[in-house]
Amino acid sequence: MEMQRPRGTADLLPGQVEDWQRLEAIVTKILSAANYQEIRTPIFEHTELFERGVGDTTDIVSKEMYTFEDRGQRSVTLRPEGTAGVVRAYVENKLYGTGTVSKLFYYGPMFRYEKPQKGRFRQFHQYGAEVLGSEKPAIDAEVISLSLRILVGIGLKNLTVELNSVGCSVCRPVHRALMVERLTPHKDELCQDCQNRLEKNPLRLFDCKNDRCQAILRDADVPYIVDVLCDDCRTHFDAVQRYLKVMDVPFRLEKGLVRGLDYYTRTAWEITSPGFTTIAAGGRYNGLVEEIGGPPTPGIGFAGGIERALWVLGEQGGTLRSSERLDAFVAVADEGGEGTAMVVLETLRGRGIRADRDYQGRSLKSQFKLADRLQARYVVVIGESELQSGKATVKNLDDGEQREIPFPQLADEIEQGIR
RNA sequence: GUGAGUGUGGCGAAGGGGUUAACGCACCGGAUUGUGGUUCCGGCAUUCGUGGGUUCGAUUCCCAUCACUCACCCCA
Repeated sequence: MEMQRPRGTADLLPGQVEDWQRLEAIVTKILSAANYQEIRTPIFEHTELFERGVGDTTDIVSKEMYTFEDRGQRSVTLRPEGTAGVVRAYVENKLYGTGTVSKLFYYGPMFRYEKPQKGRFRQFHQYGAEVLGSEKPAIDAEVISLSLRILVGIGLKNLTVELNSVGCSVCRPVHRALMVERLTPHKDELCQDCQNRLEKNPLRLFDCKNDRCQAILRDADVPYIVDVLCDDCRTHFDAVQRYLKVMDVPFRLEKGLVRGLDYYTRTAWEITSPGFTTIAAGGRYNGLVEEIGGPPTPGIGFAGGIERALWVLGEQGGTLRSSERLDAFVAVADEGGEGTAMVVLETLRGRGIRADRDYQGRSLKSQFKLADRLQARYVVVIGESELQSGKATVKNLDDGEQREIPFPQLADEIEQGIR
């Protein structure tokens, strides 16, 4: 039987890889300009890190983790997201000891045991940024701005930043209790999913697409959390919005927005484009560092899906690829030209000129066809007669002009021609 | 995890229980002597995801399995 790749994984073929490289270059450039530095953490971590960090009631931890026992009977897990690992590294390496704000970014594969569909894989890739050590609303605004700037930089259109605040350890429990109190009497009327949500994460009720559930929510007069924030959260959130406006970062208040991970506090946002799922998302996580064993340290970050960004880009007709032409194609006219052709190739390549030849024994005519397909600028023909005259036959495929150039000047001429 | 659909050459796609599995694109070769496009000619699936079953006979029917797609859950 033919070998197949594991479900939900993908091969990145030549051509696609170029998009990825360019995307990563854009991310690096934008984040570097804001003084963020790259960090690389392991692709797998102790299972406990995610159970504690991401939260064991979340779907990610409860049913989507790639967890294994290694040969030392330790339970390890392929990381399902990037934040937990970065925060762990921050704590373990005592980066908080620098006394400054840590601004970090990363790329890499993430793993979630899910049923694959469009824009959803078991191994997928994210870029992301994390800022540890500041709870200033201004940093929220900076991070949100950057998360959008990257997508714009990649070339995506019709982007929307959906913004919300999900409160903190002070106001969220109060709101949660209120929801449970008002909705429990109507529990039986809710859809099965919402009944579960009521127990696990009542905030999610706002996400339900079921009209009946939404009606019940209205009738029960259940407030959105953003409308009942404690004073500190209110003040913080107002400031974030104020800065965003000043910075001219467009956003839309989305009171029903909830993020899936337990660690989010206060600011939460998602970036979407009509007709697609979320492309990037982020939020503040003020309790996470402490949860993982570090000193109380506020944090905020976001992650973007590389496959998703590239998918949307492709659907919108964009690409990061530029047509890569071949500078010179060396055509071998006969056996006698073989050796010299190799010498010429070495010379051209040594100068950084992109050059190639045929290795399948094609006829000269076919070699020209191949050169045409590779969009070569020049074809250098080498055979017995060229060796006799000491001049290579060089044809410019763009204008069809053909000349004889002495071998010693060949590389110079081509170098000039491709500029 | 739940529900539904799909699976034919590199790609797109027709077909249908029975001697040689359409077609298009791509690809390869040729159209007299060492040259690209177009056109023309020729070539290119012992085989219809995989395994099993029904049958005289299956790629066409059934079952299983794998993969993909869509919706839900959830999410980047």
